[in-house]
Amino acid sequence: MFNILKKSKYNFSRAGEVITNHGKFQTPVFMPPATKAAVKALSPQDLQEIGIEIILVNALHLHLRPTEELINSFGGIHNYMGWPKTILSDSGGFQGWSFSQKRYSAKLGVLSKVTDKGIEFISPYDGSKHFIDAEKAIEIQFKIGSDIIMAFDDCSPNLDNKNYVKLSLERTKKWALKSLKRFQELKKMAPENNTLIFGIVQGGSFLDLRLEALNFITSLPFDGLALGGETIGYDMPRTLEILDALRSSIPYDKPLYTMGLGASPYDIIEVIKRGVDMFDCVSPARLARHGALYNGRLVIGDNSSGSDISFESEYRKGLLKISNSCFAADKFPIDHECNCYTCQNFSRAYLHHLYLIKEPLYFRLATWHNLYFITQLLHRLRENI
RNA sequence: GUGGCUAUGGUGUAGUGGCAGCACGAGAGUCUGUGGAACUCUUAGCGAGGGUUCGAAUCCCUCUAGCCACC
Repeated sequence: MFNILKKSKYNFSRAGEVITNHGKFQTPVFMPPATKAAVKALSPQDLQEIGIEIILVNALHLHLRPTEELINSFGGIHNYMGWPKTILSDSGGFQGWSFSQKRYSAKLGVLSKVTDKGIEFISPYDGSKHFIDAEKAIEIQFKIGSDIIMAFDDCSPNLDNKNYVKLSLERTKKWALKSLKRFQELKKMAPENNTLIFGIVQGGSFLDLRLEALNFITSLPFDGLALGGETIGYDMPRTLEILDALRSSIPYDKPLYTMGLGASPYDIIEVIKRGVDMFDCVSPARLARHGALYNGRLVIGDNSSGSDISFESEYRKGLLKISNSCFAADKFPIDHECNCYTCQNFSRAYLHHLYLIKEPLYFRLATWHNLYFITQLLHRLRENI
């Protein structure tokens, strides 16, 4: 299921492939979120032309609407949404945190509440109440026919409150055991099924808690390992410290996934150097929709250190803001070196115009570019491992 | 030609003698296991000239421009 094909002499990066129920994908890989069974603005055909090999859906969102039963009645999520390649599903643990930041109404309060037993959710669609525990989260993911299932976890916020993070970690550990148990029961009933399950390491920004979490999760027979929590990706310096601190204890033979990381080429390069194989992030697509388009290039040094791969751009954070008035008559493509459909056919001026009039075509062309840009970046990085 | 009405940021407007506000627009920014959302910051105005007054977008006069009616 996970084959390492090539490894760097200079750092922890490696190129590999993961084999799933729906073919294989090359690592390191960026997985665009299709949370509600759609990558916003793009069709499955678009995604395949871009070179996407794996996407991510969300168990909680799909449970609320259209429900796992409905998806199951279509023969599973692949048939339902017309995507033939690999699908990884998130368990809904993240929404235990993210929904707690959103209020439904003054009377019903916030959309989620975490307890030791599981997570209580209020549907943002109709205010109805739902409860999800580890068993339920795994059942939903199995029912929709996910290729890679994520354990149910309690996503820790990026806070200094160590007591809380410790408590939260205990939940994640307990839920990891329950997730795995339910997964094994369900898999026993479908012997030819090659569905994989990944465990999630929490521990917030605390290195000792992270190490404890890692040791616990790696003691269990998960197929892959994920680092989760608000800190990962959001606080990049701390994310890198965590990866460095865990490095010697991370098993080499399992894919490593940093959840929610991938907003910037700079971030991606740094975590790949530290051995990360998989990541997902809403940012490339959301930034595109909000007018921020990737521009820049990899700079690959030719000395022997191997660590001098970097990214450079004339724009801050490698993001060109297409709304900026300086692009109103700009005849160039978003990025001169990009071979994507958008850059091959459309000018910055036209995209600027489409953005200002909120034309749906803008969302497609912009999202296409950003996902292609990240995917190409990974191709280049893989070649240079 | 005569009479009347009107004139406030780019646009639309509030302000009847006492700190010129609001909305949209424009300019820029935030966004990380989805928020096509939301928010933050910035910008920019009393048609022109004169008078009254401690003080004028506001009252008076002239001019200019627009609209309406009449000849």
